[in-house]
Amino acid sequence: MAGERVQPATLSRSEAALVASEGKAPRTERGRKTLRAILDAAAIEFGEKGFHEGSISGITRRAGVALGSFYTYFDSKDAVFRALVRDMSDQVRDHVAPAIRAAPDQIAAERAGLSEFIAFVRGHKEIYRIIDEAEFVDPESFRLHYATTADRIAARLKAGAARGEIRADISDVHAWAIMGMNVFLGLRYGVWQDDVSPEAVADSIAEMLARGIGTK
Amino acid sequence: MAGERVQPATLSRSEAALVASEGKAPRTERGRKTLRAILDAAAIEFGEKGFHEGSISGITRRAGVALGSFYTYFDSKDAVFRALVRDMSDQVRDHVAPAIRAAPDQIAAERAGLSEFIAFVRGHKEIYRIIDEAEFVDPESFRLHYATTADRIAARLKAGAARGEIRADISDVHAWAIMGMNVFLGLRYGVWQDDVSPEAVADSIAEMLARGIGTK
Amino acid sequence: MAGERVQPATLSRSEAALVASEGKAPRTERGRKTLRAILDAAAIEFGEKGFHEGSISGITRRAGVALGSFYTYFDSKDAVFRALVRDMSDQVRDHVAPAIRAAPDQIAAERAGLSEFIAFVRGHKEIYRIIDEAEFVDPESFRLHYATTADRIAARLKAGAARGEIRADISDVHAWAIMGMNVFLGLRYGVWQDDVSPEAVADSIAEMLARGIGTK
Amino acid sequence: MAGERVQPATLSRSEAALVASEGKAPRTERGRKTLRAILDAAAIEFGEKGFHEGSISGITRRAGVALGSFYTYFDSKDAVFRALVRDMSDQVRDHVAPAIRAAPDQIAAERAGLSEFIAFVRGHKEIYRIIDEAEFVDPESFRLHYATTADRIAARLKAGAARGEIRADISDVHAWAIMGMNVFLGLRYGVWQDDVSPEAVADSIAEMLARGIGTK
DNA sequence: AATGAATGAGAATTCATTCAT
DNA sequence: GATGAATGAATTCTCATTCAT
Repeated sequence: MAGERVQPATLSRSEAALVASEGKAPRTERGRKTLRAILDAAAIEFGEKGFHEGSISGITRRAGVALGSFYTYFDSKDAVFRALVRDMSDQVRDHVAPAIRAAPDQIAAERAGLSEFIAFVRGHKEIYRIIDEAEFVDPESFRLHYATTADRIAARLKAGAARGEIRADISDVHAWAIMGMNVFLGLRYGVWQDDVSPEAVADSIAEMLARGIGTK
Repeated sequence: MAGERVQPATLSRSEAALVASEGKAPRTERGRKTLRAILDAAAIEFGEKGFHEGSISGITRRAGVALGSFYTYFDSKDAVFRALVRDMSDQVRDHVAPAIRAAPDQIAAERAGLSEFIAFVRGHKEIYRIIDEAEFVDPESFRLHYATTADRIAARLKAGAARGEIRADISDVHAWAIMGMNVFLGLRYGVWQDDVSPEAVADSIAEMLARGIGTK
Repeated sequence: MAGERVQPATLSRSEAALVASEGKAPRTERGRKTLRAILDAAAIEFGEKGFHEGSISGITRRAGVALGSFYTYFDSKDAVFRALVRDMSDQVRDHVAPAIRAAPDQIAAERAGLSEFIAFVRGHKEIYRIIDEAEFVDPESFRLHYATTADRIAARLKAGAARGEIRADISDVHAWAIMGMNVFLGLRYGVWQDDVSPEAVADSIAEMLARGIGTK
Repeated sequence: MAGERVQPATLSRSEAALVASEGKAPRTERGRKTLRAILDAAAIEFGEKGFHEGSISGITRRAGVALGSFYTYFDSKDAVFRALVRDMSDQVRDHVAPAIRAAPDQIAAERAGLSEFIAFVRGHKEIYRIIDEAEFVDPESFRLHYATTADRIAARLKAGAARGEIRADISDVHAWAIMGMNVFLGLRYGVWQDDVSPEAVADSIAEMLARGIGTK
């Protein structure tokens, strides 16, 4: 988990925006690289040690830059963390979205979403430490992440209902339930153990959902 | 959330055991009261501020005892936290168990369990901060709590299946899914907002489960 | 070193005096035993851990009495330590004196003194930790111990000179030199290693002294 | 004693090595100065108050730097102390060595060594507090200091014996004896009182040694 | 932009000593 | 006399942040 590259080596548009929102966009190519190095290092540091145990000096050491350079790009420890949470949140969404869109119907979409999610998590185990710790470090990000995710699911279900693939009486409650299932299944079968394949897990759940909220 | 009594005013047997496991059981009545005060104060302090922002001096101030008295009963900040996690975990279980046992069938049991859980959480909002933060402070407790809870659910489902109330093909995956649903529904409808009643939430889910894993 | 009884099980006259000088002589038999237990425990505790690392609670735990009981017999941590230093100092003197007195001449006396000293130290290794630490804890005791010891040696040498066994030009300088030799030889061949017997060490030194300050 | 300069104002090679061994060598000139100031201040603080009574804040106050700066250069209170013991130990050796080397024969060398030692000690009275307290704070340094010193003396005596200036039957025992004499004579005539000149003390001892272990 | 030294507020922890029972 | 809980001053160590070079 620790060693893996968490993000591409250059800043994408949305990442630049994200960083800019914390106030300090790099102007030169050299600066861009330093920022990238710091961001990657922060994901590793916080993923390994958590926010409170992780340190700025740990980040800069990993990034191979001087301590002071950190403050060229971020205003505070909280700021990198916030940027990271948003970044991770976006990554999950971006990674899972295509499979969901490609699914033939809504139940299949949920199966694909869960399966992809678990698979993604296996390659990014730090994601739980980072997003969950936001509950304590930056509750706003935490709420935003889950509220947004639940909304997305609710919207999907609604659309599925409109298409007649999902029972009409589903609601936000179901969206939150599905999100909760996914999160814990990701923790259990993605982060903690991989004794069951993502597909097998997703199949079980999809079957339950098909009967539970599907229209047959 | 902060002001509520989290535990009874005397140490029950299991609480005594719990504390003793951290090493320093009181030998006099006076000591018993002080320990109780510290434990209650710790639940409030950590519930309000979280583990890292909470302080020993905050705990002893709330408990109305001297700073040093804390160390008469606990070896460290981590130690109270561990004791607290275990305590909260036990409380949830103890609170929810009777309703589950009293239910006529397995689906009704899950409904009752969720409903009670949300209701309990509304009166103990600090429970999320404490148990979830264990992921970072004392991962072992965290794992233990969720692994134990999932096992308990799995055992219930298995028993239900044996009685023919639950489909035979359910597995641990379903137990983790149900736990995840419950946790997030508790967060959304217990801690964050109470725009929907626990019963209504539980009804929706129970219906889905009845179709999804029930035998009709 | 730790387990050995450092003093007899009852208080001798001088010990009683010594303790009384710290202010709190026991009145009952029960009290006498408790005091004895505390004194023994203190020698072990300080011998093992040193003054600063040693603790009152460590002493009372070893003595098998309650923490508070310590203050029934001593006014402070310093007070036991002072009592102990004086006690150890007296013990060395009392142990070594007979052999010195019994020696046929002054050089033989020095040999006997050194030999006995090393032997004694082997059975009471804590003596160095306690007496030497007095330099930092209670400098007065430390000075007193060494000044007294040096004086005693000087007096012996003078008497020897008067009897014609020792050169007439010896002085305090020689007394301090002899004491220094003895102390370091005790440390090296008594406490640290016992690869050479006390007698062999004493023989070497006696020979040197015979030529160096003896009259042949 | 407290105010005297204990070490030169810049870091010598060996000092740099010594400090580096504790892990944090300065990289800039400014850093070098700060480290020097801390080291000097520590010698004064510990010399005056001893290790346990001395405090980090006392050191940084004397050094005129912020409390935290201490930790830029040392990992702990123990670490400075260790560095200091090693430093003092080296200083004594370096100070005394030239006089020993310049002496015409081995007995003269011992006289010169003792004389210089006492003189040095008069100007660095803190040396005893620091080296002796190592027995309790960092026994390894303590052992090392004395074992090394004794070895050095033994080697000198052996060389003297090879040249026929010293009797052939001298051994480690004599080396330890001589070291012990020197240490206590330094304490008595260097630190405690200066009623006898270093030369006079050294003359007395040299005469004793000439007869005792010399070949005439 | 980069560097790394300096800063100091903040918190956990220890333990001698007191005292009510 | 004995007990052990309570007290709180004192200290070490951490680390985010600032700033001079």
